[in-house]
Order: sequence, then structure tokens, then C-alpha cells
Amino acid sequence: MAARRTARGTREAPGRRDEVLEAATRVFHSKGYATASIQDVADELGILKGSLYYYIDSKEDLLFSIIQRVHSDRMDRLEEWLQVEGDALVKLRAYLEEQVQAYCRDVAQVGVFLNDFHHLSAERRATILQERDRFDSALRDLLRQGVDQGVMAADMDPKLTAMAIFGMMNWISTWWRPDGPSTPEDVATQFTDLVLAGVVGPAEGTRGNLGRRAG
Amino acid sequence: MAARRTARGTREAPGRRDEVLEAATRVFHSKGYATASIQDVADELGILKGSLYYYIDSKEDLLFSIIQRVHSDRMDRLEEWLQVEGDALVKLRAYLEEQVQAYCRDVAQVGVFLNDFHHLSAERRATILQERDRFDSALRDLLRQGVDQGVMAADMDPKLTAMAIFGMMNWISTWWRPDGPSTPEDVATQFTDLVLAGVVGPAEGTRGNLGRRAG
DNA sequence: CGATCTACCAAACAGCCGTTTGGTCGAATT
DNA sequence: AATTCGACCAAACGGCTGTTTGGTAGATCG
Repeated sequence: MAARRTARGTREAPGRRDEVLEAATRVFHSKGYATASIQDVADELGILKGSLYYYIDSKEDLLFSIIQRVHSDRMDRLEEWLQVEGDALVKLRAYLEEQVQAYCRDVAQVGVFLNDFHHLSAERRATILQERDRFDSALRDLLRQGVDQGVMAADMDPKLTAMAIFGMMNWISTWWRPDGPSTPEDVATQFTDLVLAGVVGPAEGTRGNLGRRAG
Repeated sequence: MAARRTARGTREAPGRRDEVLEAATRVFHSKGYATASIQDVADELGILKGSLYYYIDSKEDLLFSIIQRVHSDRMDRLEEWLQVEGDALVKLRAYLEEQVQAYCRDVAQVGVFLNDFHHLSAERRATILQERDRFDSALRDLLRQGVDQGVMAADMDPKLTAMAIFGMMNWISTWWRPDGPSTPEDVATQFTDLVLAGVVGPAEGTRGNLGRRAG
């Protein structure tokens, strides 16, 4: 079996540790990190709460492990997306379809990431916030490019529009359920169509005149 | 001074009690209900934590008072909005401009309502959920009418589009700050224009073809 | 002037929290 | 066969939590 060092700190059997993380993810997602107790996580696994400390260092460490995992997944998807070629509309469509589907598929992890992010220690929060800024500005930059290229409405504000898009995506974790009526594809299609048409704006007249009574 | 009954349970001096609610709202909004302690609220007011019980019955009672207040405000705005006349696009514009601005102006209260709603007792939660359903379905119904009237895209799904709109509105409480760069009017304008153009869809061709490569 | 009421303080309460320590028991290794 | 190791149990720890109780200085009132 070759050299099989069981050195301290080396995670050798990833199986059980992953089960712990998954159980904690479910518990944190449904009760919230602050409300959920170590006891709750232990119950979900069927062991005593003290036994959990065989796998974790602290409760916050458990949260960090979960968040780090989703976060790096999300950053990986961003890197891949940056390779997409085409104009701003093509890239925006690719971004939304991929991202929205992922937000549904990993709904529990994403939910913990978004809701309980601020329970991390200051240093850990800062580490992740730094990368998260890259994530946020990527969308803003894309929208700005769309305006500059003339394919999106001239009076569209990239910053606020980005917040609107993040809002509808981030909110997914609060209502979407895998056993619900809508598939990840359904959500992605509807959200994408809404935003795409939205940033382009109406064909007739200026953007802000839809649904406005003559004046 | 006429009859000035100081009957038990009658809130006679609304001043200080309101200060308590406002302090709790600030604390709950920034730390979250579960994390925030009665101690934190007392510190914000500059009194001892035991003294708080002169004004409240329990911590959950405090939360309920806050939530009930925002909730009834929101329902009041809904009632007023139901009186607006015009086609679906006119009504949607009125809805968004009013709602988005209110979500900014009462950002702390709305934040507590959305984030800590699930910490209420089961009965209280059920009471509010019932009315909240009316709130949610009002927007869904409006979108459905828009499709039926032919002023909105035929392939737009009212349920999912409503969730997208709620998402961008509800997310406001997590990022918008009164001392930030954008005014409530800015946000309302951008969000409204985005959604209005979005639900109508692009003029040329079908809705789903924007930003899609030929195939 | 005495009584009542308002708005708090001071101190304690039980209960749950995250965490630590020491032990156990079967399986794997040597 | 002896030892080590992985995976957990059992029980305790101090600390903080929400809440209660009893008291009190000052304003108000009759």
C-alpha cells in the first residue's frame, strides 16, 4: 500500500468528514448558524455532540469549511466563465444560465454561504470578501461593457442593476426546493429572459416610458 | 386633561416604548435576532437588561412587535396600491416604484422582517404568513393579467418572475445604506425600468433569443 | 404632605451553549 | 499476541442566555 503516512492534520479518510459537513450544511441551512447548535448537528449524525470534536476544531471552523467549499466552487465557475467569447449579451446569458442553475443545485450550501457569512471571524470574513469583490465586479464590468458597446440601454446603471441581479439569484436559496414545481432549468430560463430583455430595454422610445401614463 | 386612564395593558406613553423598538430594530438588523442578546439591546439604550422587561414580555415578543409593525405598513401600502387604475404595466410601475423606495427607507425594519421572520413562534408565524400570501399573490396575479392582456411576454412565467422581483427587492436590506451613494429614487428607477422592459420582452423576435448565438 | 406611579437598578436564577477531558472498544497493524 | 489507531461515549466545565424578583429615587397626584 506504499507510504501511507497518517500524519497529524492530514485528512486521510475523507468519507466521514464529508458526511459531517453535509449534515451541518443541512442543519445550518434550515435553522441558521446562530440558532443551530452543535447538538443539532450531532443529532443529525446520530452521535454525541462531544464526538463531533473529533472531526472539527470549533463551531465556527465547521461553518468556515462549508463556506470555503461553496465559495471556491463559485470562483471556479467564474474563472471558466471569463473564458466565454462573444459580446456582452452572449456573455451575460452564459453567466446567468450557469449561475442560476448552480444556485438551485447547491441550494443548501449557497444558503449557508449567503446567510451565515457574517458569523465568520473578522480575518476569515476579510479573506473571502476580497475574492467575493472580484465576483461582484465581474458582473458590473460586464454590464458596463454592454452599455459601452451599445447593446444595452444607455441609462442603465451597472452598479444598481448588478445588485438587482444578485438579489434575485441570492434569494433563490430562501424559496427554491429540489422537490418543488420548478426545475433549475425553468428558473434559469425565466430569470435569464427577464434580465436580458431588461438590460436591453424596450425598442420603442426611451427605457423609462413603459407603463408610464402620458405627461 | 379629561379622562386619562392608566389601565393595565394600555400603552399610554408611546415615547419610550418606541425608542425600545427602534433600538432593538437597529441591533437585530446589524447582528441578527438569534445572535443579538437582550444585553445588546439594553446597551444600545444605556440601561440594564433586566430593565427592558418593564417594556417587553419576552425577547420573541420584542421581535414580534417589530415585525408586526413593518408587516402592517406593507399591507397598508398594498391596499392603497390595489386602488391604482390602469393596465397591468401601469400598475406594475406604480407597485415597484412605491415598494422599492419603501424598502430603502425602512431598510432596518424590512431587514429584520425578512431575516428573522422564522424565529417567531409557530402561531405568530402562521398569522403573518397568511397575510403575506395575499401580498405575494397580488404580484403574481398582476403578472398573469399582463400576459392575458397581451402587454407582457407570452412565455413569461408569473410565479418565477414574481420570485425574481421579490428577490431583488428583498435583497435591498442586505446592501443598501442611507449614507450610501444611491438614493431610494435611484434604486426604484433602475429596478423598475429593468423589470418593466424585462416582462415586456424584446421587440424583435421571441423573448428567449437575445444574446443567443445562431443555431 | 402622604400615596401612588414611573422608570429604572442590583442581584440572582435555571438552562443551554460550545468545548474539554478521559475512557472504551473493536479493527487494523506489527 | 501485543500494540496502536480510529471512532466514538460519558460526564463534566465555565460562561452566557433570557427571565424573575425585590427594591428605590424621583416625579406626579390628591
